[in-house]
Amino acid sequence: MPELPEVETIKNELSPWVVGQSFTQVTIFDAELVCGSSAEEVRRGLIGQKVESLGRRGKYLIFHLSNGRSLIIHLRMTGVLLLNPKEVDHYARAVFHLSNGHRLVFSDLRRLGLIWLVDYANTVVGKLGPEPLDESFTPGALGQRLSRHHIPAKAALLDQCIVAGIGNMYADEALFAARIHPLRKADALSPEEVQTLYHCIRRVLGAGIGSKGASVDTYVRPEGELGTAHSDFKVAHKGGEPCPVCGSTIERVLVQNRGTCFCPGCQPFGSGPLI
DNA sequence: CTTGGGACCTGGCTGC
DNA sequence: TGCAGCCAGGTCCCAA
Repeated sequence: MPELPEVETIKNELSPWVVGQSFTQVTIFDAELVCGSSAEEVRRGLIGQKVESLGRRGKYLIFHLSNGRSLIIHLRMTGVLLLNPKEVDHYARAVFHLSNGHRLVFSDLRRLGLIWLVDYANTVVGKLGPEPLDESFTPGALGQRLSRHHIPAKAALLDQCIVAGIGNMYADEALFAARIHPLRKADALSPEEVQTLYHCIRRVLGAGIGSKGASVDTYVRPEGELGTAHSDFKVAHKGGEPCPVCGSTIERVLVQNRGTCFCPGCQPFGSGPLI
């Protein structure tokens, strides 16, 4: 599941191949892939355009084009971007041919991924909350946003308007690292807990990027290699296993209909932060 | 307005 | 062995 560290890795590894190149041919197999315009409009709008730079906002990958417009890709659950794959299988939703002869294939087993071609990137990503790894993101900013929501802390971390880029895996890892029970209300966290959570969010996401993302499901990097971030996970996807810190059995509950793993020993509902 | 729950999508897994 | 039914989760949409 591509979250911030996975999309950041894709951006970093794709950039050397894509930046400075133009689209020479675009094939969209699945019209449902395109959001806000027709597949033909996207195809015509891309051909001949040069990629000035690659960016990321939350879980969105942004191709900044030479005419000022933006191609935006969201991989959702199972989308992958593959560089020169050996074969274009039936999960391929679109193929982008580049002026250096390479081709980029958008493949998506569950067909939930989306692309946009827009004049202004903000029409798609404008509603997102702050980037958790930006210098401008502070504990105070996080606290102010959390204090406005009477919802479980886990649900708050998944809300892209509160903080951008955190998904199910890294939300569980950040809450575990901060020793905060996922059902604690966001507006009930103490300033100390918010401060701890802030640092844990940044540490967990930073480590994820350092390990090139987590290949727990279909995620692979553009050249086909796996990420290894999942080998550092303490609780995510580990319901029923012993906690690596205290040995308690990791519990799995549903929060906002999302599978949520936490350690009842390290994250008791009534606990405060220990750091 | 805020919050919570369901829909969307499809391969893999479980259980009968 | 076969197959129905459930599960995974990012985001949008609707109802309370």
